[in-house]
Amino acid sequence: MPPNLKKDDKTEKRDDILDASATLFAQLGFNGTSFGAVAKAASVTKALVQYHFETKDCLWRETVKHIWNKRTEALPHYLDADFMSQLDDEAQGQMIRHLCKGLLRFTFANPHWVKIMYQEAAVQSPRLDWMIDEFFANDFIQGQAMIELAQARGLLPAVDPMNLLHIISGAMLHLVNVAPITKRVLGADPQSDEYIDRYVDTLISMMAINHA
Amino acid sequence: MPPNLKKDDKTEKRDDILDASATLFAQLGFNGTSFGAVAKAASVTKALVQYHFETKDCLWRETVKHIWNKRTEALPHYLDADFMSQLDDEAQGQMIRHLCKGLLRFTFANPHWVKIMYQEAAVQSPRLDWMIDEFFANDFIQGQAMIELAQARGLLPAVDPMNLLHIISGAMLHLVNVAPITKRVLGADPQSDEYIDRYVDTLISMMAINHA
DNA sequence: CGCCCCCCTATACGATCGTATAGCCAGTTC
DNA sequence: GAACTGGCTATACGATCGTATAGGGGGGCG
Repeated sequence: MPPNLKKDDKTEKRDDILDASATLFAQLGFNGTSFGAVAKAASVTKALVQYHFETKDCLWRETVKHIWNKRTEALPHYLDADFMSQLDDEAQGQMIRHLCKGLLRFTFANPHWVKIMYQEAAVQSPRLDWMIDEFFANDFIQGQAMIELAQARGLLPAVDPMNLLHIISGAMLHLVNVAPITKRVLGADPQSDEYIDRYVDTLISMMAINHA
Repeated sequence: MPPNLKKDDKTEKRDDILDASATLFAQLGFNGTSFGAVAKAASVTKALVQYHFETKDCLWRETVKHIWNKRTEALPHYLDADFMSQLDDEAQGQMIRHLCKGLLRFTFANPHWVKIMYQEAAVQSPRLDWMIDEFFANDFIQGQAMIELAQARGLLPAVDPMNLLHIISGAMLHLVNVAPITKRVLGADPQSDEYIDRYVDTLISMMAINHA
């Protein structure tokens, strides 16, 4: 074994396992993912997976944490800095458009958290309870605050903020979730920039915004 | 054994199995559902399940067919007959509202097909291909036709029909899918009539419709 | 040098998975 | 009444599941 790696390799292999399990959990769900499959996908031993994560539930929780960490560190990269810089002139009207497109591109690039959310939300379970306390409760608060901020600036229609949050996020996430179906039925790839642009343009133009 | 049942019992037990497997497949997914669990849920022997459905894939396909049959037979019940009866006066403006609320109530009452759709859409697989050819391709066509019909009557904004279909259905299905989360975070039950009414009212009022 | 700690491996346990086969029994047919 | 059919059961196979345990081997510290 090469001696130039000692402390780095520890977390390195652990992260390899988490990357592999993230993909498997997102695609196949909790029950469809096994220690053996994760080990094979990460090119490590099955026993090593269980060494780092004693239980399957433990592996699942750490995987979800890992996914959410990557989400919070990757999200700002898709929402460029002009989010707050150009809040004076008519470019303000384009802010929501840019925001939606960035969110959509981000979700297409990082769909793991959405897949897992929809899978675990199907039935009430201790895993769902854990995700709610750990992530979703906060997401609701921040999402509603963002909606209300946009409404105060006249960028979104003045309707119930929580309902509007669900409508918009539902419209966005649905496009990502049924993308494989859409691609096969329509022949067009919803993940492409052109499709995203048209989709968001449709969403913006159908909303009644008081252009004050 | 009671002699008054001979031919009825055949399909009766088969349907019991399909009802049970529908719930399990919707909640736990393909990998999370087993012959044994289905048998226990249907109060029959595991061997009987395999007798009626030779393979697990066969059981899954028949279950999805069963779910879709119940969908097509239950859907008109939620969309009352005034769908076409009152298409002249101002009640026309309420048509989309009634339609959305009926669809939402129906989806909350029959969420199995949505859960399965979202689970199988996560990754490309022969099961997803089968569902697309069997159901989704048709759903896309009918959905788009319905949108275009409503647009022609000025009931929906004149934007891209397929995008609008995804936006509206996404907003509706998302409410159903994250209902367990919403219920726990907000304390309100999205399945209740009051919540549905407010949600649809928000959706309608935020859309820019040319009131000709 | 010797000890311990930590990453990692080898191997095995009981349970459950999907699948396969042989057979029981009521009812129909000839 | 003998032969047959179809709904259903009992039982078993190999594979894989999640989990558990004992040990190897190299670096850090005394």
